[in-house]
Amino acid sequence: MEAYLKIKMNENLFLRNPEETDLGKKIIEHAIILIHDIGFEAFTFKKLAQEIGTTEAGIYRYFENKHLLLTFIVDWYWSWQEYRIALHNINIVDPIVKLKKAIHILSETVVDDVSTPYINETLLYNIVMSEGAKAFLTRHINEYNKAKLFKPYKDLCSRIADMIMACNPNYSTARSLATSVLEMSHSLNYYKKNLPSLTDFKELKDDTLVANFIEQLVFATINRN
Amino acid sequence: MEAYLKIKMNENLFLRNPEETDLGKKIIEHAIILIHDIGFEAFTFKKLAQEIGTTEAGIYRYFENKHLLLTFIVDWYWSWQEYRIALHNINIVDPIVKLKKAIHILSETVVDDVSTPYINETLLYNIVMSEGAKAFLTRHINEYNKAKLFKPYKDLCSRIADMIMACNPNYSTARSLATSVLEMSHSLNYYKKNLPSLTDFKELKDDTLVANFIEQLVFATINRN
DNA sequence: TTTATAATAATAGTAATACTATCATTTATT
DNA sequence: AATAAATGATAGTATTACTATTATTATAAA
Repeated sequence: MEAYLKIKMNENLFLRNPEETDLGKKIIEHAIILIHDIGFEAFTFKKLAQEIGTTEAGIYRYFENKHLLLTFIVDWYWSWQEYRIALHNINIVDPIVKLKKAIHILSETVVDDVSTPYINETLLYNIVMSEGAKAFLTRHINEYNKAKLFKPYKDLCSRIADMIMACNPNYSTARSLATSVLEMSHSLNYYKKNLPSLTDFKELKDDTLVANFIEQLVFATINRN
Repeated sequence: MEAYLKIKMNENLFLRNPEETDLGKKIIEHAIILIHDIGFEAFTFKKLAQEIGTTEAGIYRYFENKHLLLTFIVDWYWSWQEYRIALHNINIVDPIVKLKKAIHILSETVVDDVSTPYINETLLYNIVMSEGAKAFLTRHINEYNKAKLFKPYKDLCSRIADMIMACNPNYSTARSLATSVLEMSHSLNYYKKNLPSLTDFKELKDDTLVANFIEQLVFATINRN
């Protein structure tokens, strides 16, 4: 059996849905590779067009600008993480086990998901770690928020908050804690890699260090109340 | 008595020290105002030059590019926060009170510091909240790190980590927790303002909500071990 | 007080970026 | 076979992120 994962994306992200044409899929695939390789600032539609043998104007037919393309792939990433968490929690009853699993999924390096042919999740994970915040830190935040462009992140935050509440219904700031988990899971990995003195983690290859730190922090916090 | 605060800045940040000339001070003063008004992406040296009645080339004599100017003011901000924390902790002995005070200083809205004539701390606080991460999320992170451009942030992180250790010498991941405190203090305030559903804080004006959340999280975490 | 020197102003120029517009051609659909 | 939709090719524009040059003014040393 071969099964493919298709995530429905918000229509406000694009002018033409990239997941419905060959060119569109190529745009997503190579945008991820190129942003990963040269960084979001240096990334331009012209360079991307050259990579995939089309023209700048061709890409502009799909995306209004490069920031919305970044938002598209970041949104995709958060939706995919929510899906993964749901998948891994099937048949698990204990809310503590569920929450721990979610924390580990969010904080540990991902491997490529074969059910998504034109998306390399390992590269995408690295992009979100080092550029993901830029999707939120925009002057257009209100406009984007009205257009529901942050829904995947908010949905994931809600899901984590629900898990927290399931562990302790009396804990009153579950959303803030959920948001903190999401932020820490990437920023601590980014610092571990780039500015390790901001963390306590010397074993670069040990993937569980950040996850264990967050796990311990979360359970200490919610069991206090 | 009139006393002025002067923070010594890393020489790798600039070509000519802006704090030593009138034009330089104007550059800093109006860069903060302009970045606050239009955002870092829309901010250009040309616009800044127009604001202060000089030319683009004039500003390039002080700063190599706008990213280094941002790094300058962000570095200044973190140095200033470290100074404030030190100041407010004078004569306090209890490490718990010290740490709590630091958390509140970091998480609550700042008021303008009159001992720094050409820097508006309130605007600067807002810039660091909404653009500060961009100083760290750069392709040049290794190069910048070697040039010690992240020293103010790292120093502050160390100081908070020391405070955590003073509260509980057995807690093993004080640096990661300190970094998390710094990140949360801004990101939660940013979300509280812009995407409040990612937090639990509805009272926009209540400044202690984020601080109390972090305080509770930190002490629960370090008292667990 | 002249002289050197350092800082600034004025102007010009360039390659790259972030788009928009037009029209011809290919591919898919009815 | 006709029609529409998607793509390719090309051109053009305003702005950005710089660099370079030369003239002018302010400051400080001789």
